[in-house]
Formats: sequence, C-alpha cells, structure tokens
Amino acid sequence: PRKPRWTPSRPPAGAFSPSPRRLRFFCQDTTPTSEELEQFAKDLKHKRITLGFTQADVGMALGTLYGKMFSQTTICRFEALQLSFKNMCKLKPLLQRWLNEAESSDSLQELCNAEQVLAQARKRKRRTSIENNVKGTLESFFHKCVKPSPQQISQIAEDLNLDKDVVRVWFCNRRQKGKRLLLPFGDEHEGAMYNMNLALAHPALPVAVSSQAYAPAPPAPIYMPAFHKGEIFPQALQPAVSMGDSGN
DNA sequence: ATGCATGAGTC
DNA sequence: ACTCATGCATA
Repeated sequence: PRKPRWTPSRPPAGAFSPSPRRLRFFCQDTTPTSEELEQFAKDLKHKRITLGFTQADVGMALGTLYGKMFSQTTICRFEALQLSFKNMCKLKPLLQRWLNEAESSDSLQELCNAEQVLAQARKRKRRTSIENNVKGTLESFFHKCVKPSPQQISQIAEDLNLDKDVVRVWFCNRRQKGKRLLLPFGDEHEGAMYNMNLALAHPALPVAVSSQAYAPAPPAPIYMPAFHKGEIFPQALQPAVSMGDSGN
C-alpha cells in the first residue's frame, strides 16, 4: 500500500478522471509515489552531475526546452525534495524530459543561455537578516501558535523591533517550510496529525525542536513579550523533519 | 543550500 | 490575509 506522504489532501487530479478504463495510451505517471519521486530526484542529481551540468544549467535548459525557465534554487529544491508533493509532480515530467535529452544527445550543451542580465531595477526589498537569537524567539512563538493573528503579529513585531511585514512573512515561510519535508516513518497513519502542545505556561525557553538547531546552545535571552494567550489556539501540525540521507 | 521576498490565486 | 510556487541574494 503506497501512501503519498506529503499532502494527499488534494489529489492532483489533473484534467482526467481515474476512470477504470484501460488507459494504455497515456501511460503518464498520474501521480507518482513518494518513493518514485525520491528515486527520480536522486537519479536526476546523479546523472546531472555525471554529465557535468550545474543546477543552474538545468534550470535554463528547461527554459529553452519549454520556454519556462527555472532558477538554480528550484532545481536544487527539487533534487533535495524540498518542494511540495504537488509541485514535485508538476516538475518531474519536465525534468524527466530534460534528462532524456541530455543523456541521448552527445554533448550538445547549447542549451545554456546566459540571459540572466535581467533588467530588474531595485524593486526588490533588501533581504533583512534576522539575528539568531531573534530567530529563536520567533521559533518559540511558532511552536505556540503557527498562525498568529495580524494583531499578534504586530505585537511580536513590536517586541522584537522588527517590521510587522517581516514577521508576517517569516511566519508564512515557516509554515511553508513545515509543509514540504518528507516524513521518516513508513506506515500508514491516516490523517494522524499530532497536535502541537502549547506550552503556554512557560514564558521563555526557546524549545529548539525543528530542523535547525541553533547550534551553540541557545541561551538567547529570548524574553517572552506580553502575548495574549487567551486567543492562541492549537491547530498546529508539525510534520517531522528528517530526510533519510543527505546524499553526496 | 537557504533565508527572506514577491505575486498570483483563494477564501 | 493566507497559501503556493518561485527566485534573488546571501551564507
């Protein structure tokens, strides 16, 4: 029994319905399994490196192959299985084709266009760097409430001397991050979501639980700002973070 | 390899 | 205002 790990919440039922018909022609991978994706990602990376391509090369190649270019970041995340299940399924066919092309053709690497000279003005906001101890505090907040209300966000932002938007985006990204990683076990837990514990009683303690531990003991003086606990409710479902191996 | 950010869709 | 896919910039 294969169970899609990530989020089977929404079957990527494309435009076809799984009619019990004999679907001989379209032998497409209608929703690959997690294992298949894992395997493919591994293959892709291995072959890519063997063929001497960088992640950026692949991204651009997809551009000339389909017109849709991807960044090094996306390719990297694909190989590391750090995208959502749905996203992985969407990109797999494209990469699959690129792989075929790259393997067959001798060494035609004319697929690398360096049109990266984007004329992007200084529109993008400069990446703000959040200090580690502050991150630790945000993490602890996150464990209390994964989705604070805008009101709470303002409060947190104020207490940490950060822009409200920075805090809001941080939470968005944190949630997104929590949703994309693989789960380790190999059983069939139906929607067995273990609720988060809300340690509302302890005003401090960073509770370094998730993936990244703030290495050098986080004695960060993360003071607990006044938080209206009366409103935070549990509803967090924190998928475990762990990938078997971080190959090469 | 990842952190913070943007933008299009949604609800 | 949130989710999702995606990426610039940076560690």
